[in-house]
Order: sequence, then C-alpha cells, then structure tokens
Amino acid sequence: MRPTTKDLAIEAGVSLATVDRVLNNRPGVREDTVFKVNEAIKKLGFIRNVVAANLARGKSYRFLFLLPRTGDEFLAGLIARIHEANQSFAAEMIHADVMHIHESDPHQIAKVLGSLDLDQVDGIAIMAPESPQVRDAKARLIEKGIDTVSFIAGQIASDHDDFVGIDNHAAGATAGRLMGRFLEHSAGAILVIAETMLARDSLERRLGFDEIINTDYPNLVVLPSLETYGDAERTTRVIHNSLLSQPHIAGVYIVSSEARVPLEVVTKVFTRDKPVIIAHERTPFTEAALRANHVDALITQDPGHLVRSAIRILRARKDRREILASQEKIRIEVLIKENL
Amino acid sequence: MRPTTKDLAIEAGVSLATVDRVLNNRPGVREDTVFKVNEAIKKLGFIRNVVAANLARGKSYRFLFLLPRTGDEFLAGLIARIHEANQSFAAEMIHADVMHIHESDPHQIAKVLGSLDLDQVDGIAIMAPESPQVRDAKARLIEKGIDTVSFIAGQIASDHDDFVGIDNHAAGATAGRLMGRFLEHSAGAILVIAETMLARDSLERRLGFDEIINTDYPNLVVLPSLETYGDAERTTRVIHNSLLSQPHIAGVYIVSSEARVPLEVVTKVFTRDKPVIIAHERTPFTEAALRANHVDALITQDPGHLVRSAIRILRARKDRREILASQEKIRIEVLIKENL
DNA sequence: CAGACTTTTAGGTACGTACCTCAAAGCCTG
DNA sequence: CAGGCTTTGAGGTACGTACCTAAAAGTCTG
Repeated sequence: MRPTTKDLAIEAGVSLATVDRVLNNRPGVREDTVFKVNEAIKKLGFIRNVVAANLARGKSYRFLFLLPRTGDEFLAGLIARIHEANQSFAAEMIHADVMHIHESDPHQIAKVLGSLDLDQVDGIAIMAPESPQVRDAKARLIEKGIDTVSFIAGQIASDHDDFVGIDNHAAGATAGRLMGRFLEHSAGAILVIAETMLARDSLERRLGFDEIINTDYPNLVVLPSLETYGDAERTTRVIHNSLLSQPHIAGVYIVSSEARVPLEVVTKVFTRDKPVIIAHERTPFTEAALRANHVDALITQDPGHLVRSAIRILRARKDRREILASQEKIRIEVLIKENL
Repeated sequence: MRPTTKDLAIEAGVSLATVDRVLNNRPGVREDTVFKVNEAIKKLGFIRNVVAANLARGKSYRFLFLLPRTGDEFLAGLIARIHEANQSFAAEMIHADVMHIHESDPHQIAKVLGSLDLDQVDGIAIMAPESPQVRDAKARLIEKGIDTVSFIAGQIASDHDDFVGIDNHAAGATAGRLMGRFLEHSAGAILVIAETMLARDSLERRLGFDEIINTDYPNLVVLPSLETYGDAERTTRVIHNSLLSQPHIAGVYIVSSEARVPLEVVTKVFTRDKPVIIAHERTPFTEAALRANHVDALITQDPGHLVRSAIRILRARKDRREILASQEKIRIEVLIKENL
C-alpha cells in the first residue's frame, strides 16, 4: 500500500496537522520540522493522492478555449474534440468551454482576456497570433493566478506560457521534402496557396518549405504565395493569373490549415497533368481528397491530441505538477492514402 | 455543481442506500424503483465520480505487460515508456509491471498466464504471437475477471480483448507507397529484410508492401524476404548472396521492428549508389540513421502512446467504462528527417 | 390476517486529504 | 518568571462514494 499522510506523521514524529502544514506550504512550522517531514517524504516515497486531495478541496477545473470566430473544417474539428474531451475528463472534474474571438483584432482579444470572471476560469488556451496587447493581457492574468497556453498559433512561449502545437517551420520543411522527393525527376514551378500570409504559422511553413526546395531541389521553383482570403472565386482568379506567366505547375502546396476552398479550386483547375498536391490538416474534405487521389500527402497535427494536451498542461500548472513532456509533444504527422 | 448521489436520492424519492444498490447492481430493488432511479440519473445528468468511488473502494490498479525476453532498442524503448507511465499514472493509483516471456513458446506463455496470482493483477497486456494455447489461457483469465489486451503483436481481437497497435498491413502499404513514389522514375529490385518471417506482423507488412508495389509500380520488383535472425554476419552473407543474382538494388525495406542490425549491415554494404531505405520504428539508432541520411523514411508507432493506451483500456475495462476510441487509435506515423 | 419474505430506510464508518479551531507546549524578551 | 509570541498537537468536519447493519415498511402466501 502506498504511504499516506498518517504514515508520514508517524515517520516524521509529528502530528497530522504539521504534515498538512508542510505539504500545503502553510506557515507556522519551524525549519527543522519542515526538514524532518521532507525527509520522511523521501524515505517513504510518499506521493500525494491528488485525487483525494481534489475531492477534499471540492476542486474542479474550468478551462477556456479562445478560438477564432471564423473558420472552416479544421476549426469545427477542434471544437468537436473539445466537446469530446469534456466527456472523458468529466470523471476528473474538468470542464472546458469555448469562446470565440476575432483572432485578427488584438485589442478585442485583450479586452476579452481582461473582462473574464477570474472565479469562473482556472486556465485559458488561446489560439491567436502573438501581439503586444495579448501578451500584456496574458501577463496580467498570470499575475492573478490564471494560467495560459498558446494554442496552435502564437508560439512564443514564456516561462508561464507553454505552446501547444507543432513547429510550423518543420512542418513546412516536411512538406518541402515530400514535394521534392515526389518530383525528383521533374522540373517546374510550385504554387503556394495560403488564406493569408499575415498569419505567422503560414509564414513559417512557407519558410521551412522554401528552405528545403531551394537547397536540395534546384529543378523546382517556388512561386510567390497566392492569398485566397477564403474566397473560391478570388482563388480561381489568382491561380489563373499565375498560370499565364508560369504554364507548367509541377506542384501545389496549400499552406493554410483550412484547405477546403483552395483544394476545391485546385482540383477543378488542374484536371489533367495533375501536379503533386500537398496540404495541411486532416478534415472530412482533405481526407476524402486523399482517398480520391486529389491530394498526394497531408501534413497534419492531431486535434484531439492538441485539445487534451492543452487541458493536461493547464491542469498540471494549476496543481503545480510537472508534465510528462514526451506525452505533450505534438507530432507533425504525414498522411498518405495508405496510413489514413 | 455536478449532481451527487444525494441529489439522485432526493430526485428519485428514495434513500441513498437504494441509489447505491441501483448504481452498483446490487440485488434487492424492485424493478420500478430501479426505473425511477435511472430516470433521475437521466434527468439530472448524473455522472458517477469515479475518483471518489475508487477512493471509497480503496481500489488500485495493477497491470502487467508481458513482453518478449529478447529484443533490442524497440523493446528497451517500450520498457522505458512503461516506467515513465508509472510515474504519471501513480496519482490515479495505477501501477504497471513488466514480465518477460519467450514469445515464440506458446506453451510457456500459457503456463505463465495460468500461474499468475489473480489477486495481484487487474489486467494484462500481452505482446506475443497469436496461438491456440495463448488464446485459451486468455479465455480462462477473462472468465476469472482479468482483462487482457493484445499488445502490438497478435492482433486478433475478440469481444474481451482489444488490440493495441497498428494495422501492419497498412503500415507495409505505407512503406510501399513511399518506396514507390521515391523511385518513381527508376527501375530495379527491392530487398526486403526481416528478422524472421514467422512473425505475423512482418508477414502482414510484407503483404501490404507488395500489394502497393505490384499494383502501382511495375518498374520495381520486390525480392523474396531475407531473414537475419538478429545476426549481423548472417545478414551480410544473405545480402551479398542476393546481390549476386540481382545486381541493381533500388530500394531496401527493413520489415522488422528491431532495425538496428539490418540497418547497420545495409549501410555498410551499399556505400555508393545508395538505394532508398525504409525501416520501421523510431529508436536512437534509426533516428540517428535518419538524421545521417542513411535512411529515407521510418514508419513508426509511438511507444509511449502504445503503453498509455493499453493502460487506459485496461482500466476502462476494469471500471466497465467506455473508452474514447479516437484517443486509443494508434497512428501509423511517417518520419522523415524534417519531422523527427 | 399472521407469518414469511422482500424491499427500503436510516444511520453509521471508511477511503486520503484539506482545512478549521482550540488548546497545549515551547521559546524568547525584558 | 510573567507575558507574549511562535510552533505543534488533537480533534473535528467535509468532499462523493462504497459498503455495512438493524430496523421499518411493504408485499405475498396460505
């Protein structure tokens, strides 16, 4: 049986109350008594029963996910995973809510962060680009004891702010390597399509992609990024414009996490002489496209893992516990038709 | 606040004791009373606080991993992850032990399974090929209330026996597709190297691999599998033999989970005109080989995930709880240098 | 409708920890 | 060594559930 606080008290030769004071950093214990108790903890290998402690505290965890207001399938998938996570974490008294923000308006985000009822929230996962306003608002929250994690976007991590997501530079490089290898004996241009290049993650992916192609695949030329703003018509137009000056497109790299619109257009535009197409994230649409051979590979991150990882990290912070780093590392996955 | 058993009792108009009997399927409750309580559960959305229940029961979980006695880096990684998992699951009163078996001796495995102290174990994860003896031994354990999962190998799942691991046919197909695409404009033979083709997982990987190559890449010929029996000298010899009749090797597929020995030999044998090499599993050695460009891609499964998943499934079975299927699906990962 | 049986109630204790109060013991200072 | 301070002890209650007992209430059978 695992040692309990009672065993600790006996071992250290003190009362339960003193053990309790030491364990919970309560004042009024002489230094040498603290030492004795800590020795006993080591000797017995005492591990606090977090579960019983939380029960006694009547503690529950309420976390908040701040997600963009606009989005498509990837966002919908994230939200679905949050609801799913609520079910499996319910047994541990953890609940997560979703609140939507205008991700491109730092002032509004800062305002939302500032106006949260601090008694209602134990931790926040924020999916928004890094900005001074948001950073300041986060710092104020941390001062008040609310932990935050940067979720998927805005990956500048500080001591008090973990980043939950992939290394987008590496993700772009992965796409680049696959593109290069799939086109080893061809020559031509590569179309890069993004919703907007203002997003930091798209930028980093593009940088990683270019690095690989430019270094190792001189047979390929990466064209300037086309921006779609989520609009199918505009996407069609910019692609056709691009084709005027660059008739042979060997590959298409869709940088954005929301790939549906660009992918639909690309599938329509290139009916024969199909280029190699690589996109990001697994959604019902990209998955179907992969099965139908419209896409050659997907670079993805597991949304369920992202959500659970954010929750586990926020809870560990609240409990002042260490996390199991290997479990929280979000993998850059490569999906082809065969390992869907 | 979440409703408790007390709230349930009030809502159903019965006493706590009756609620308790219904919740724990104890006898002595009239059918219509059971119905009333169940209605109250639905109405209030009652979720049993598993944590408090386990505390009251004084329950803890002891699981056992039966792993092969012989192995190399992949096995070592698994064991390390089990120890790691013990730390993070300690708070939930879960402990996992490792016991080694001769995986190729079904009688010995069955004997071990039969001689376990059933009061000391709540569930078992077995990494061993499927065999009638083992299947029978498992069935007897299940009768006695000990849950089992098939771990990585032996993937015939029954109602009472989940499989934790990847679809090896799909994993082989994934390797095949990558091999094919990496060699799109080349022609030549592909060497397939396995520790032994007696292992079901190696067989299935090979089948999946062949299916893709034979269907979609007529430029490539897959050679008969070479068996290494984990011996470097023998491996060198069989590869050289193979080269006599088949001088141009375009690709090498190392099927086994333990890739170190074959990979070392292959790296030495093919110093120039290096073929495309694909292997399985991430270990210190294969990871270094990938970084050093000795390997082109790795098809892997996350050992940490495997271990934690097995533990979560065994615990859920013990608690008669549903699992979150999406979390327990083990992914076939594709690793290249860029997404390590 | 009495007796036997089943179902239900009421109350308790326990799990391991948190947190509270009150009293006792120890220590220092003047 | 009295008065004030700090430290420690002893005891309690609580969290939500499990499991136990004794007795009350309800139902059935002959």
